[in-house]
Amino acid sequence: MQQSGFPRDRQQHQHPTHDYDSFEDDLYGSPPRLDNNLRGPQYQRRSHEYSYGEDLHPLQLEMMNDIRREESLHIEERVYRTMDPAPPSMHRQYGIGRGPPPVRSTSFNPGTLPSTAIPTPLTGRRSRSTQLPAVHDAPVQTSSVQMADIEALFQRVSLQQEERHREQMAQVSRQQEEHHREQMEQNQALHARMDSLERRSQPPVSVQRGGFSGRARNNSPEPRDLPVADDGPGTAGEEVRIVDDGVEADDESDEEGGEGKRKRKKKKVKTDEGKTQTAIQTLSTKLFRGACGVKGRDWPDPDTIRINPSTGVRYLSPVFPEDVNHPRNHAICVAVAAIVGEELKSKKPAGIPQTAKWTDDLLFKCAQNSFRACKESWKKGEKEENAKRAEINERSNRWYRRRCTKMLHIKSQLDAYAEKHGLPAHVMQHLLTEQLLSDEASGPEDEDESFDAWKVRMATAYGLTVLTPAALKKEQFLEVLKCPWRSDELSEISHELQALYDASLKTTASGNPKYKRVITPTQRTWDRIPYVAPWDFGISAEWLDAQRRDPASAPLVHDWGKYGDPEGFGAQAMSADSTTSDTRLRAVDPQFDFDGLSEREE
DNA sequence: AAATATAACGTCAACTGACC
DNA sequence: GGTCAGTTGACGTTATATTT
Repeated sequence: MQQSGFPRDRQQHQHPTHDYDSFEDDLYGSPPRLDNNLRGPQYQRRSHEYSYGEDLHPLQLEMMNDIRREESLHIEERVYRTMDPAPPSMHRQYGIGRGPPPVRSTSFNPGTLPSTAIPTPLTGRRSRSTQLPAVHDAPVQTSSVQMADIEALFQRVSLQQEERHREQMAQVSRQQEEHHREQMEQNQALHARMDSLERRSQPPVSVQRGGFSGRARNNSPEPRDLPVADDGPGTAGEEVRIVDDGVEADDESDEEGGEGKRKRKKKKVKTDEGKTQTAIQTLSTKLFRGACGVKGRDWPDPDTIRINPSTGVRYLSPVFPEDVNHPRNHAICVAVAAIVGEELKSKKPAGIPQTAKWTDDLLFKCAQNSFRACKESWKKGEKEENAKRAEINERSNRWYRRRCTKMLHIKSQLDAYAEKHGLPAHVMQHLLTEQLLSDEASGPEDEDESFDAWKVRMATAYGLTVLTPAALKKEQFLEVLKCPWRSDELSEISHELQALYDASLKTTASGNPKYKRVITPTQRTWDRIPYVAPWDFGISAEWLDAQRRDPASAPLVHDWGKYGDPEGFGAQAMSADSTTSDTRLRAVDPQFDFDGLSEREE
């Protein structure tokens, strides 16, 4: 697969050889990079199409230069040229410098020329006047240059066609996308059903009671720390996974001989080489942003000319609506690769050993990855919808991280809790996971309440009496969200463990915890359904009943309430017979019988 | 011409590490 | 310790190239 760990390694050495001079194509208004949707023969682009060389007509070159001067784009080109320390091999590889003859896909063909050389707008075709540079409107030259003009006209016609096609295809693509999304939503339930059937066709799973597994996707950050049976089969070894232990193993035996599309999820130990590559990637993105003069998501319009005040050099401006192979983006990647190369040569930044080796190809790929990473950040700032999605994603991530940290804290108090309540310590080890902890919000998380108002509310709930802004400035709160699925008993345990941890902190030099945890009187609830089913005693019976009646939730709680209780808790509270219960957490099984659901209502 | 393989992306979410 | 931006792996999609 991707041996080097770089997602794009399979792209091999087939970079389109846009070069710095490809900016001339921008000048011509050429759509230098074609969408995937535009890969018909008429749009086929050859590696040399967007570079021009010595065999262009001198007047064409002259015109290009004139335009370049007029458009001030020479500044940009100068930036790229001055940034180009690429060795000859890089030039060959990436097409920097003079390339093969400039043959466009829409290459000059007298047979297809319009009957007139006068550049009139074509019927039914959108004018590109705002995008086409003046060269297209240049007056008819003498006969010695008419061919160049004709070619320019032809290019213009071709480009109009290309643009029109692109727009049409983009529209079709958008419609298809929407349709696809709708279908996906409609079919989600069906997919779950099919998954269920597929899984059921597998041999019976010999999961020990309490086998810990997740849903189709491994969502646990700590696969190795998951509770495992002391003597259970299939739990030892390097590749401990939580994904449907038994089921997945069977899947693999069936599938790995085939196309092997579902790869076994291994915890990979990074080699030194891998670490170096990661460090170079990090450096690349840092320098990419540096060369662009952008931090965060505030990517400016690519047409805005920005100059680095300290160096006087124009900042690079990627064209994010286009992809990485757009000539300008390509040139930026080449330039950034060169900058990274220089940086690596002049001084080895942290994390990159003196003996580190790299290739121009690697640096280029890193620069491409950096482009994509930056494009992601651009996207987040670009559209409200994207920003919203990103915000939700970030919040989920933040909460997930908090739960992980909380779990880490709680773990240190399990023995103390067991001792305090006379419970078996080994049961405590398998009582909770990150999934079974409540989420904690560090702000209002919705638009109806300001952060300050939220803070006052938290302070009040916490019992603080001085609520002035000055007094609250230093305070930080976490609003503990209610888990509707959790029983009071399990919530109590979780809260007590947290309290034990907080108490333990007060005895150390690190002092009080940063946050004050608040459970408000009108406790906010959060409807995340854990991937892991708690023991029965930890489930809110009313909630579970309600979920089972909800087709959307029913698959997620399919196995909830089926595992009984561990020793010392719930129904087993008075029993000392640990053999009747398992000490491991049970997994949620996404299996769901749609046919049976309606009849089987409980 | 149909089937298959491959390139070149894109998306998602778990995870990492730098910075505050 | 907490947050945020970035990385990474898995997987999906589409068009093109090659094989049958």
